[in-house]
Amino acid sequence: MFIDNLAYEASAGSGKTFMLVVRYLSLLFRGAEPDKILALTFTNKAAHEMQERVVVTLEELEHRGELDAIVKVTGLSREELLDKRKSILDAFLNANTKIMTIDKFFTQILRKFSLYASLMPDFTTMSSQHELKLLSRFLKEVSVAGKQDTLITLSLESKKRLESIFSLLDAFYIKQKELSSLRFIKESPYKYEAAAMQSFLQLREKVLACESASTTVLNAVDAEDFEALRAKSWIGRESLEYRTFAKCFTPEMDIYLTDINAAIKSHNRAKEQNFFHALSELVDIYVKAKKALYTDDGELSFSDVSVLVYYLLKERVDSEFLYFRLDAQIEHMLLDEFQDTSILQYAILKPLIDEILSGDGVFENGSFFFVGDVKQSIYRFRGGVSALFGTVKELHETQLEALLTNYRSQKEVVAFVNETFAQKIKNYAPQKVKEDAQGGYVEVLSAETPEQEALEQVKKLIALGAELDEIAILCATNGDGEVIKQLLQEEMIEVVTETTTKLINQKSVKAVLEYLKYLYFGEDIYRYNFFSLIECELAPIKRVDFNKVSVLDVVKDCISSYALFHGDFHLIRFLDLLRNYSSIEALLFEYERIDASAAASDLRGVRVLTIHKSKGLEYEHVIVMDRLKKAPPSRDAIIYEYDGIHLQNVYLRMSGRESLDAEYANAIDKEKALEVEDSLNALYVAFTRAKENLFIIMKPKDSMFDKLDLKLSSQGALVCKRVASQTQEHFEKLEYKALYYGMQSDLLELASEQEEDLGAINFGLALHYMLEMLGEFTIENIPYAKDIMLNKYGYTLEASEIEDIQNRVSMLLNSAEFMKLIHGECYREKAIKYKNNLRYIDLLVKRPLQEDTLSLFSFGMWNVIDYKSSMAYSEHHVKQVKYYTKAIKEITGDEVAGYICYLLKDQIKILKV
DNA sequence: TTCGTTCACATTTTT
DNA sequence: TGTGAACGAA
Repeated sequence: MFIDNLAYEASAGSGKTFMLVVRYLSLLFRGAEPDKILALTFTNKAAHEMQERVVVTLEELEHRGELDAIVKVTGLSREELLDKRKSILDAFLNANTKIMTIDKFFTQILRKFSLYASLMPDFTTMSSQHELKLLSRFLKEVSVAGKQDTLITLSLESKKRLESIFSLLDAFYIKQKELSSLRFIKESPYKYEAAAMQSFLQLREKVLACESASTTVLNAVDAEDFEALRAKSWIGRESLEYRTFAKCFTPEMDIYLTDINAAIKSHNRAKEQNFFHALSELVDIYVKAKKALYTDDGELSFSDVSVLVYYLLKERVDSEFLYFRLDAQIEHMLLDEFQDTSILQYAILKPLIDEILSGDGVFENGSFFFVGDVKQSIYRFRGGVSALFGTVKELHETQLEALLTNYRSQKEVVAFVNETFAQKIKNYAPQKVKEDAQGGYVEVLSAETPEQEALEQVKKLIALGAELDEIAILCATNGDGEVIKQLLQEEMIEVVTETTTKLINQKSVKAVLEYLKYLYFGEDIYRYNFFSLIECELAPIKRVDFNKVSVLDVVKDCISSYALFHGDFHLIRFLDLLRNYSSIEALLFEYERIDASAAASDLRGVRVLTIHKSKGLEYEHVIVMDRLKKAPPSRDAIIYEYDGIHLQNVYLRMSGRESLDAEYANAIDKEKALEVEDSLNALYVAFTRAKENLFIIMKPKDSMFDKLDLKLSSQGALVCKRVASQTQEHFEKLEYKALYYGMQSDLLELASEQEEDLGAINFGLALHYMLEMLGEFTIENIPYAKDIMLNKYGYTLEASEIEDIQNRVSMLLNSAEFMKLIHGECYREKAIKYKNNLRYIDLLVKRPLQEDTLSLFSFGMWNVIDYKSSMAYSEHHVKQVKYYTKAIKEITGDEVAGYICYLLKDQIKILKV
């Protein structure tokens, strides 16, 4: 049965996306128009995934599990659904669908109404703004408003640097609406200072009068001024009758103490109120500066967009009008990851939800649906308020259902997670295991150096045949990720991290940027960089006039003239991004701020990422690594005290204040409890990423797992499923490409990083080139190949080196062993694309079938041959050739042998790997 | 032995 | 800004 107003409490792996897709398709099958369904997610990735799932599910409907679920929800029969499928798919593909991120949705609204907010509709959004520009603008506005004093006092009073004031301003700016109900009263703190000092001096006199006073107690009452008094550790005690004061204590002293405490408490309060008062005043100026800046540049941050949309809806246009102006009226709303929604975001959506659910007028058939899991709310620091989940459910009288079966993980993983969190997370409902999930492995290890242990586990998994892409190392910080990445790379294990997945770090994108830099700046270095990145011979580049051609056209031209595009999705994304840049200057000076990421699926290697980034992802094998460094203390200057979703009060953090001020102490306790909840949730997220195998690596001391009371143990059996179906697919990916130069340059450059000198690199390049140009492997071809080689490399080589190269080549051709190996069809400098890595093989020989053998098994045979001019780094060479042979083997399914052919000065040495 | 004070030390998560 | 070790005194 279809429920109009429904929410799912969806634990990790419980099929949240499945249910979203079922809901979405059910709406379509029930006759809803695709452009009237708004589906909001938090990440672009999730939005894309959902869009894809909708299409794929429709295409393969008869084989999908979703089908039965849709039958149940809609009450339509399978046959009816399958009949309608085609027309629904067509309608979906042709519609202006609204599956997108919540930020994108707000941006769209703002664009439509930009003129109401004095903005041009072509504004751009950036995750980070020009901090410096904003700062100088802000300072200018401060002085225009004559509020320098306020700023200075704020800075001095709080002993804070301007930049941290800036982040407080931003926080207040985003919470403007919530803060509007609070009043901050200015009050001079000096009278409290005086009162405290007066009582203190009387107290001190008493102590000084005491003959048996210890040095400790004398030190305890030694304070020059109010600040020194405040720093005393006995402040906040209920009584002075304790060790330090014991010898001189009189009940009278406690009266002074009470007075001092009260005065300091009031002083703190006054200081806090003044601070917030000043901050509020400055926020107005901050907003002004921001406005000025984005009216000039048309550049907004994500929070600007939300704030503007909020006020737009509140003050400028009513929601009915908004409905008219959106492309189509929204009748259905689906919200993903609802526990991460911020108050501001909900405040914007609320009128829409009310409208949909009101049931009158045009929205008779409207529906509301959201999914989320408060156990996975880890974005409080970004404004997410998980209490929204329950409150919104109550407020809109939404029916709540729990999804309790875990479809992601194996039995052992689910059991471990249940066991671990049952007593730790409030109202934890144990997950059920899916029927066919009887395996799985969980191991809790302890290690002084978690990163070393993580490395060991990765090696173990690889040895057991785990796919590299299916191993994920989750860590607490990006810094920790960097450490483990280095370690893995030293062991020649490929790694994919956030930085490697950044779009502007992709080789092809980098190359294009160098190309543009050359065109713009004209510095030769950029031209060299460009050709080295695309692995081509240096050539002139024709300059262009950016006043006459668009950046986009220049880039397109570059891609086509240098044939940069071979199924490279990075470049497509890059082209897409380029549309946001109006001029070449805007691009070249700001491209570093592009934080679009490359498609991770195109990259190969062990995934190294933070727990936060892992949210929503899953891997066969997960290693959760303890934080390598000490956890930092919580140090947000402002404490926001919430009651459910209502901001009750704000406090300014001051050390020692909790012993004086009960209200403050209460707020701090709440805050701490929320922090603990956050970190528990983060661990829950981390553990539930694992499908098959989960490893937890703890430090013996100060572990972030301490609060879970884990015991060193292992349960289940460690098995790595081999993914067998891949061979076929890879065969398609075998690509032969005719390239005539520079193929080995990247590998030789690798060697150069290990401090091989430039001469040796050129020597190696020349030798490779000559071998490639040889054509047939006959002595007669030597002079010809030498000439071509000299044309290209002659100027960098000494006469003796030229002779050396020629000598080595003729030795090779005279080597009987080598001639035997190359008997067959030879491919030189062959590019192979394997697991999305482009590699070059010096010589690939297809052996002829032995026709005279009466063998029943006729299989192909290949020889992979790699030339080297020295024995240096031979360990690395072996790995390289092994990789090639493995690739060819997997691609062809034939037997493959790998050889390294060392062309040394005085002999030819052939090594079988 | 135990309690109190001081000093050195280490330092996030991101649409 | 908080925390743990080291030191100091009762």
